[in-house]
Amino acid sequence: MTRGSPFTTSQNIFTDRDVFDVEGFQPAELIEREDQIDEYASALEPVLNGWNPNNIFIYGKTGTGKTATTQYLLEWLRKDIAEHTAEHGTDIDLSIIYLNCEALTSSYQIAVELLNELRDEHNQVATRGHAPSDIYNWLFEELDATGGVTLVVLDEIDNVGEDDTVLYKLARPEIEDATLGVIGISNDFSFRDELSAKVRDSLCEKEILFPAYESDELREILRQRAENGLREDAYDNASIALSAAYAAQDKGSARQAIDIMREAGDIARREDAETITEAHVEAAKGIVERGRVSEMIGGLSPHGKYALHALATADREGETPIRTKDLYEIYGIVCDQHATDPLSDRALRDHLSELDLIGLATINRKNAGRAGGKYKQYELDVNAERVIEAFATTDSVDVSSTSP
DNA sequence: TCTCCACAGGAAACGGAGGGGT
DNA sequence: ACCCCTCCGTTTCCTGTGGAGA
Repeated sequence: MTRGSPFTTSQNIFTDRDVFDVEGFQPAELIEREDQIDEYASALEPVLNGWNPNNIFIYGKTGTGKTATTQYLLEWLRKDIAEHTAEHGTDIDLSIIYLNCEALTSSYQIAVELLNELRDEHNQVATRGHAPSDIYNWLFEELDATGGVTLVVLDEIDNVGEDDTVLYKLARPEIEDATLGVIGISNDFSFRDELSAKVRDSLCEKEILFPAYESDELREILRQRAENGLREDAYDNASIALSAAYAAQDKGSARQAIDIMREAGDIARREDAETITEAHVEAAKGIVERGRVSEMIGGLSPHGKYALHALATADREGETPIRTKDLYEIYGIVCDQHATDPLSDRALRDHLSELDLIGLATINRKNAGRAGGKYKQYELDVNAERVIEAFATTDSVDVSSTSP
């Protein structure tokens, strides 16, 4: 069937596939987020005069445009300040530090990372071993030395957890020769309520909500991408509408919608089709979903994986919803299969809460009354076959016996 | 109305890993 | 060499609790 090169080079679908790269591609114009942009911009405006900016807190689920909007506005801010300086001779010294806190789970880690961002690479600080007060003192020294206006963007800040000391410190910086603005970005709406009152008052001066996209908004976003990245006759309204509908139905995430569209384009390209059809979108949805599941599984600790495996097994046997006690037994068997000692039931409870938190499982609270007591029931939130499939295809779970 | 169960989940502490400064 | 720090997943211990049935 194949002759010559195995690569398909025909370009009957994409004109620019990079347009569908969610991470790397920033569209020239952000659409469907006008209100948020207005609000955001007015909160940042003082910076243009060299004044102290408002501290801003951004909320919204993944794929609602929080990060894209932030990058878009900061880009404009840089540009405007450069123009201002050229026109009026005013010299506003703006530094922007962008920090993704995804892998940073404590105040201490964030402070160290921030400090290292400010320092040059020959003067970095170790991630452990220092007294926290030292770190904060050095951090403020660096900020003072930098001078001007510094904007600190803390993306996925909800990872800090219980101890929000960094936020408290940043909200009341002990600096004299500089001003500091903090922009916090959070996926978690309840994060604000978990903050200590002191931090909440000073840090959440301006709060902007990014709601999930509606189906028609996703359609516009996809249309914009399609116009820039697809051949004119390679797509129609139906395939765009279906991609948007799937994404809206699930999480209302633009990322997901774009992923589905790109994947559908890839399938069509491989099939040498002229246009992206609804069948392509359908198939793409499955692939994107599968990718999401294995991505989530990849982020779990070994025992988190065993817990999920146990729940998927129970689901396949039709035993869900299943209460913790019964799940603990299955979990014991799974651990046995993996030649690992099971953890305590208390530890399993923590792992199961984690599964609920990231959306792989759902918890139902039950109370059977006088003799029955209170308990929880767990259900799998994703397709059990998808999970078991993912366990089989990823090497993230070591199915073979472990070496000593 | 009160009781009583089976578990939920908080608190503390551990231990072995990472790493300081003097 | 010594004593200091944080980190993470864990165990142990224990108190809290919602509502059906007595």
